[in-house]
Amino acid sequence: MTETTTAAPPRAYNSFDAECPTRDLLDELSDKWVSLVLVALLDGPQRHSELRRRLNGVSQKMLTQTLRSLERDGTITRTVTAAVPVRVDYALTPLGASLTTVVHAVKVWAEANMDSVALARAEYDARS
Amino acid sequence: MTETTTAAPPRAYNSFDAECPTRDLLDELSDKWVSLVLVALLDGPQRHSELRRRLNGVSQKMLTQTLRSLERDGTITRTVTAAVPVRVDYALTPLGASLTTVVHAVKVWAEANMDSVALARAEYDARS
DNA sequence: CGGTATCCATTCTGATACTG
DNA sequence: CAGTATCAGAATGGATACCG
Repeated sequence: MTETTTAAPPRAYNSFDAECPTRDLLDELSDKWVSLVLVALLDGPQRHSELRRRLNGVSQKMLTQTLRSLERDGTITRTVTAAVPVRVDYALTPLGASLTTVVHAVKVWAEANMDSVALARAEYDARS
Repeated sequence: MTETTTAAPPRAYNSFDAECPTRDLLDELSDKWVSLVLVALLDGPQRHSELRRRLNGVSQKMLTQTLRSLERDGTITRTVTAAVPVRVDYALTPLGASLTTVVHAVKVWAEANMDSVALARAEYDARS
């Protein structure tokens, strides 16, 4: 016996369903800063200021917001070291590392196919 | 001799650079509807109305906008068949198929790890 | 240094109405 | 069916100022 008769049926998650919680999760993960923060952390734990420099152009607000969201989801950890001034380090969790693998692929794809996309855009714009 | 002296240096694309065009491309691809449209098209060419049903909750405006953007980037094709009423089909290009592989992984990750994320969120919220 | 709070311009998005 | 145009409200994101 692997399940009781009263247990709710194991509902399959499916982002195509507007009501499925994975729809919102997919939406949250589909974010430029999420990708860049995670990929940056592949190089090891880093401080807020280091990430800020690395993610050229990100505002403090967006960086903090992104880090909080990822921390809440359990994909990164936030470690505070008492000092003056205080030191805060962010690092990938195993869950976050697995996510990073997939979002990294999107970044790599964009960099690898930028020329093809630029060409396609030029042709499309020339037509219209 | 592997390069000429007058050729522009082969600039490496890097999304961490705010000025790099891949930053904007990554931003465009990091979109819920982009992911869902591409993944839906894995099942073969589909009409606007079919996609609309499939992507539960998407407005016509957002769907058209997403399709146009993907078409311009060369990742999908738009085929119009003369008829009454007119028939329009969308399909993945080889370039789009390669992109779909990577964005599909993000959707799969979300569905596979929804429970872990929900648990992490509950713990985080309980703390604060 | 790391973060929060606030203000405000811009962008986004859904709803609605209309066209070929 | 597929798409465009428009408008109002929501959400986003940057700049700024301030705190521990």
